[in-house]
Amino acid sequence: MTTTRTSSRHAGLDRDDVIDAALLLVDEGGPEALTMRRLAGELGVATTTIYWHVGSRDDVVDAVIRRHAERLGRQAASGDTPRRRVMSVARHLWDGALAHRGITRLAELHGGASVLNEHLEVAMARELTAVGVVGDDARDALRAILICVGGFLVLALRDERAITPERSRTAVWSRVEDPDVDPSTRRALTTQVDLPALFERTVQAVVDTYVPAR
Amino acid sequence: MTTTRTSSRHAGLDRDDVIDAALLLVDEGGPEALTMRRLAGELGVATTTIYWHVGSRDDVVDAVIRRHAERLGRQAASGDTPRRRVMSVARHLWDGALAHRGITRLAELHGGASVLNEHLEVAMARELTAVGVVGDDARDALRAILICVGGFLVLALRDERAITPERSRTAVWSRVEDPDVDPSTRRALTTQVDLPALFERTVQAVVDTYVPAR
DNA sequence: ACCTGAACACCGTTCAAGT
DNA sequence: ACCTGAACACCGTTCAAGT
Repeated sequence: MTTTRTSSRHAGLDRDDVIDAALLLVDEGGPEALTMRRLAGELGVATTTIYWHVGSRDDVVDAVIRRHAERLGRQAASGDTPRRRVMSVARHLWDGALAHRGITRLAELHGGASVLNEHLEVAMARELTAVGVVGDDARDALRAILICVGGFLVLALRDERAITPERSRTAVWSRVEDPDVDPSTRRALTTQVDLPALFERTVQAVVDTYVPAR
Repeated sequence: MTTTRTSSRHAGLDRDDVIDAALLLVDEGGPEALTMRRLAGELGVATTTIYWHVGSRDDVVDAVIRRHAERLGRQAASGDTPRRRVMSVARHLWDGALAHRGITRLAELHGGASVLNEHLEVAMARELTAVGVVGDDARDALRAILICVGGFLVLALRDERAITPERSRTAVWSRVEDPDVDPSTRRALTTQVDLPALFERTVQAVVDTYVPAR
């Protein structure tokens, strides 16, 4: 309340205000909502002011991702076996991403998914170290698990966006006529899959492949 | 050569010409290259003509994906055990996607990845039927495998795009300082992973989880 | 039936200019 | 140091108009 409504030429903005507003826009309207003009409008300022405080749109996106990464905090792994602990980190990744879909999609489009999940990646590396999985083996394990989780996220986030019926997976399968595909399979493929359950079983399989039982 | 250079008001275009040109644009310049104005320019025609022959950009993208899906053709599965045959279909998916990165990325952005790989999905469903994996089990197997392959593709295609150094995975890890993470792990994480090998091992693990050995 | 031109409502970005 | 306005080069899309 120090400099509000002075109506001077100085808006009294700083970099953090801009990033906070950007984060809000993405949280509410997804990546598409984050345009320089809208962001400026939200702040009651000329578009070019954003360039002064933060930089180009790419810089804004980068800052938003980093800010959110901090906000996410570092959640601790839980479980009594290494596999369970690694699995719990994978679940945190999944949950965190779904809780903030807008930013997850933003990071995906921007190529900053790794920055976003830095803390969780470190947490996973820590668990791997604890079981003696280190060096190239740890890298392979980490990448494989993250790639798998990423695949699930892509699907989960895609399925919620309004997609024209003809483009949907189920619609594709309702058109397929192949005598070598069992009818029950074709029918099952037009129904929704239980994604959390599939996640659990599949990621667990990958974890088990790369993390020794004990 | 029938109606060339008549310089009449009729350009003599049809829907297929437009889609072919669009496909070429995407193959050469990626999804970003496919704009209505550039497409029209390539065809020597006014932008609005595209709307007459095909429709909106979304319709063009849809048509491009379908056309490419046909062009892909249906590759046969190979191998003497069910797991090997399913795995070979997964590899075809991977190879096909990398051979036409532009269209793969276009389909990813557009939510049409399933349409793109329709033939290969059917091929996989066929193999599953042959081993007696049908109904919900077949659906789960199919989805899990495709999700995993999709995760690998996202990473593979992301890594090639020019990404600012600070955003890259390796740069993130070079900054991490955690006493509970083995130094050799940290070092390994700043190096490039052997993606094809990781793909092989990881997807195989998922396949083994959902497809009986015999 | 096929195609154009002008126009509208958006983008990101630059740059000289103001206080 | 901080902020604005005008301008540029792009987008997708609509619509009345031409042949």
